[in-house]
Amino acid sequence: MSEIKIHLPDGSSAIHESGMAVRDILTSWKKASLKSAVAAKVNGVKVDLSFRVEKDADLEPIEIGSKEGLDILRHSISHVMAQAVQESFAGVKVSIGPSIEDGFYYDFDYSETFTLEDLQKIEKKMRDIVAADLPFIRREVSREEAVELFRKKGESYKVELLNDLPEDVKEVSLYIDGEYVDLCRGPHIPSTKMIKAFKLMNVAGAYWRGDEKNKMLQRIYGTGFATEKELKEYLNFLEEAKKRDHRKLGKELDLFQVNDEVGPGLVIFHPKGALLRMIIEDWERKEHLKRGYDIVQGPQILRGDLWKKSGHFDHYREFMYFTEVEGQLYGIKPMNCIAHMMIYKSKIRSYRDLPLRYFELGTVHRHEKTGVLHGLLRVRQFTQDDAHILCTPDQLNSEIRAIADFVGYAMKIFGFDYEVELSTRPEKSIGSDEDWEMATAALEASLKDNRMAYEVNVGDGAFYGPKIDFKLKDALKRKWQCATIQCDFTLPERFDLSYIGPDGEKHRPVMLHRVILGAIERFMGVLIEHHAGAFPLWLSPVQAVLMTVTDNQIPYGENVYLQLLDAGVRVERDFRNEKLGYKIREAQMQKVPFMLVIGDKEVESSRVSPRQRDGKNLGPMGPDEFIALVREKCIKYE
RNA sequence: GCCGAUGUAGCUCAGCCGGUAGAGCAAGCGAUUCGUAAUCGCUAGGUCAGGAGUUCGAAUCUCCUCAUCGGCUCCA
Repeated sequence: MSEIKIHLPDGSSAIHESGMAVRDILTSWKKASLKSAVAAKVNGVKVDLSFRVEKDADLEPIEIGSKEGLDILRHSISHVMAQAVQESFAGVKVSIGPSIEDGFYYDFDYSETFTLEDLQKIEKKMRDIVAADLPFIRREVSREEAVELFRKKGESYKVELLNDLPEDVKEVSLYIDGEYVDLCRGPHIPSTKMIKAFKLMNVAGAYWRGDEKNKMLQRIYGTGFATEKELKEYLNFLEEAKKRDHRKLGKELDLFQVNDEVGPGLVIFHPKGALLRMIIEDWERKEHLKRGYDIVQGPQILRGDLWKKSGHFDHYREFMYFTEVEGQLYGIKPMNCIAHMMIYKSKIRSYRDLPLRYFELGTVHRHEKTGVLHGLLRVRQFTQDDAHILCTPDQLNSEIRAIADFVGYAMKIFGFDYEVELSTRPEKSIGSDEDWEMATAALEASLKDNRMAYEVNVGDGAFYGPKIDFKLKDALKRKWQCATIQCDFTLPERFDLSYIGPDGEKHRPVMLHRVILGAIERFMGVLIEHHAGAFPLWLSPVQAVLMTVTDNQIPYGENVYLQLLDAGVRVERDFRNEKLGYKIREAQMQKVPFMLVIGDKEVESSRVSPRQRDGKNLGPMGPDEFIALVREKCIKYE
């Protein structure tokens, strides 16, 4: 028997017999390491603890507390769930069951629908399996053998998966725990006993292989953690997130409504919501003018022919609303670009005019499928902070960089973290290969120049060009695309845009589509959740509520009210005949940043006593002093 | 669009196996004038999402439509 040399993560090495199991090597290294290890990496490849090491190797345990460890744990729990489902319900076919960001799921094909009571039953069964301490045993078999096995079991989805494997795959691995066999790459935890904390969350429909042409399966979502404590923390997080839901807060803070009678996906902004929106839009206009944009405004409906010319009629029609006026077809705009093109075309342009940056808070309509609508985050009418930049190919890079800077600045002001993605050519698209390559390269180059970390999203571009997407997260950690930069060589071509170059010849400009906050509605939704409705002072629709202790202070209160209004403070009065505590509670629940208390003392000294939303009392001060305080904070975007 | 769940007063919700609706908060009125998260009392409020059916009788059972929620697919 030959000897092998194992390098361990602490820098030490050990000599063992070839063929020794990872479990035993780890035990002889550090006994304790086996308690928390769910699997291991041998030369960087994830393996089970039962894996036998044949040659010299680097060995590293995968801890249950690590991200990779948690993934493996959850994946194993999904197997246990599938096992429990099969043992509890006859005729269930399994398909796939991976771990995901916050847990795991498994998709089943079953004639009956799973109910919430069924989930409890499944959970109970799972606990039995966990208690039985069943080892996960890996078996490698030939592809044919696996096909035969699953065919016999009637597991047609597994057979389909096997048949679709690349031809050079000759062997596949199975994992067996108790009676249950699953096709799986692994690795898995050594035994079901290692599962300490899990919970099944909900059932939902999901298409087989994510394709809407395929059969819809039933997906059971669950989550699992290394410890009960972490599971509890996660469940608490979900509770907290629910409280932050912008749809709930939108109602509580009286910001907006989405009403059946009006139509799905159509938002009505109430006074406070409209005010918040106005504050954001004012900020936008100011920042765009600062950066050399021109503010423009296009019409809401444009002739059908124009949409045919732009390619929207062929590629975007299913999302568009149309109307007929005097026998002419008109399309309600789903995007703002067309009018901006017409502005460019309104006269001859010189290279000296470029870049031209047209900005519009443009309201668009898109016929989104009913099932995707979601509060403010996915609607059918929305307003984009949209701009189209027409420039020479040489200017492309610096323009993209300037936009990326702008996005970074905006995210800092509003306090968001974000992720960046580069999306490439989709199947359904227009334009030449060269243009797509050039556009994609330009976007990528500017990301690299700016040293921005990004992921590539293959085939996720717009139909007219590739794009850079900036994604924000909502309270439930769902990612929402807000800012985006899209490079477009096609529309300038279709609309025959040109400029006269230094050589006196006509040239074709390049167009960038871009938004900074994206859709104002969506951005507001994410903003509400981000702040849990407690907006910073500069964004708060109501910055202060004046409240009298008794009716005696009303005349003075009216005076202060006018003074604050005149100074531009967004202030409300609560002069009702209620106790102070009641008024404070109400303002507190409305998350108003300042409550200005007026009692006899304040009247006598011509002052107000501000109480902050966090409960801190600032002590009496003159109204002008309070005005100065508000102004100072707003300038600093606090 | 697809799968599943849900839809009762302005809001949050109760209403078991069918016998024509109830609570708290909010609202209106009255009392109280009370200094940092809820003063007390009274009053009013609903074609039980909409439509059709079963039944002597439907919020409750069946079907259809609409909307919402959780996902899938798609997207700002």
